[in-house]
Amino acid sequence: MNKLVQTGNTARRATTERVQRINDPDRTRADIIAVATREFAEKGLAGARVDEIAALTKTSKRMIYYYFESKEGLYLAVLEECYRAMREIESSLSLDELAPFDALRALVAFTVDYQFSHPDFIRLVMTENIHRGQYLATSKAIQKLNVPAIDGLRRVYERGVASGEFRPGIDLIDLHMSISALCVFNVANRYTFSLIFKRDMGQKRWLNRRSDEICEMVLRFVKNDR
Amino acid sequence: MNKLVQTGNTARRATTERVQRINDPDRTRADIIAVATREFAEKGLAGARVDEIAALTKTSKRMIYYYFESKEGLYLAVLEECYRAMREIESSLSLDELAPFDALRALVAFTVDYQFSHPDFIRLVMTENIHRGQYLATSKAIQKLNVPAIDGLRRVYERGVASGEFRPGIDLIDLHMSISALCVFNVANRYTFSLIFKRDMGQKRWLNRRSDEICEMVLRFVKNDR
DNA sequence: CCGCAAATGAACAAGCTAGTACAAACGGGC
DNA sequence: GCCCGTTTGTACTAGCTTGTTCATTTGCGG
Repeated sequence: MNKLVQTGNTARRATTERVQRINDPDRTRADIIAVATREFAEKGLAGARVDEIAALTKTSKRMIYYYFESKEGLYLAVLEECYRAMREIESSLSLDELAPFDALRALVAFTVDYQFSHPDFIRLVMTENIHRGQYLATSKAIQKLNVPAIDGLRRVYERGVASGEFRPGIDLIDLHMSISALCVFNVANRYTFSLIFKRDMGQKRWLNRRSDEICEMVLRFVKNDR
Repeated sequence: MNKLVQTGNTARRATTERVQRINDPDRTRADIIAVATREFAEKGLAGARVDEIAALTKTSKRMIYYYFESKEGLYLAVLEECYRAMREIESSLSLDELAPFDALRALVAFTVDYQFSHPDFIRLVMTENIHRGQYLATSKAIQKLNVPAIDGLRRVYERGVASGEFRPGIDLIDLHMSISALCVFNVANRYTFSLIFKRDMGQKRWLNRRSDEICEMVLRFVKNDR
């Protein structure tokens, strides 16, 4: 007997109904952040409701304030986690074995795909920009994991220039911005653009064609046309 | 005597202090919408406060509900007006006298500039996308002024293809989307991107360089490289 | 000069929302 | 075994927010 049935952080003894608790602060925090991410991404900072987040959590509103102090505190934690996850994925891409054009194409195609399948992240960034970056500006965690973000791109570009395939003189941050801009738009402006131009930008088939187009644009931009 | 001093919709007789009213519903509506545009652009739909909008208006909260029925009604009116103004400006651009490359460059440079100096419009569109376009979808006014939006671009592109300067086969909506994406990003992601990559994207000098880069990217994309 | 649309202003109602107080107990590392 | 950090749960508060009500007045086209 004494079967332990996991229901999130708590487990019940089937026989006695007495609640057995498992202390796991990391998991509790992660659970809250996961739920809050969805809510903030869905409704923005002002539109999200702490009660709603609490209800969807395995724990209670008490714990939200226990760990994050305020709605804004929770929002910032969500934002930091979102950037951290982005960078982690980005840095896991290995492009060094591919020829410059193939590597750049892979990088762009990956970015398109990744952002499309993680709309929450982009929606959070949109929300933060509506707030003029005021919360991100207070974050210490963000300042650290910033510039290495374009290391992958840098290596590819430098190899391309060295081989003569890419034209030199392109500013890397500019290039990164152009790629980001083209990729982010698919998610960020999906609804208004779909409505006005009657394209379903949520379809995977559409995205694949769009991905090719974006790759083409980036590759033509860097291509050395002596 | 009897000097009329305009203070918005009302005018006072300096001598008697008696208030003389001027009935001008168009102007009242326009005033409310102008204030509401700033507020919604600044704080989003959920973050904006009707009381705040009313206070900044020349009229009262009563009139907001008199004309727009609800906060959402006002928001939709703001959104419609914002799109209408965008299209109006876009269609005022005359590119037909320029050679294809120059015309396209002018179109792109204009778009960069216009969006940069009208951030409210882009911020509203961001907000509407956070709401998954649900308000724009209910609008009848929007459905009408949509596709002609790319007529200017179409004419330029077709001339370029005819003269052999542009490569054929490019989808116009795709091209429009790419231009939009590159331009919108400057405004939409200005704060987070500036923070992470330590560039002040609010500076005019930066924008000019960025504008050149975007033009370059678009021109290289359409250029016929037989 | 009549009647309707436009406007005024302040106070109120009802519901919502972030955050707290209270009261109690458990888990696990040391 | 002790203690601190973790957890549970509810009820509450104080302030905010949308939208309404009431009581009135004015402008203006026909």
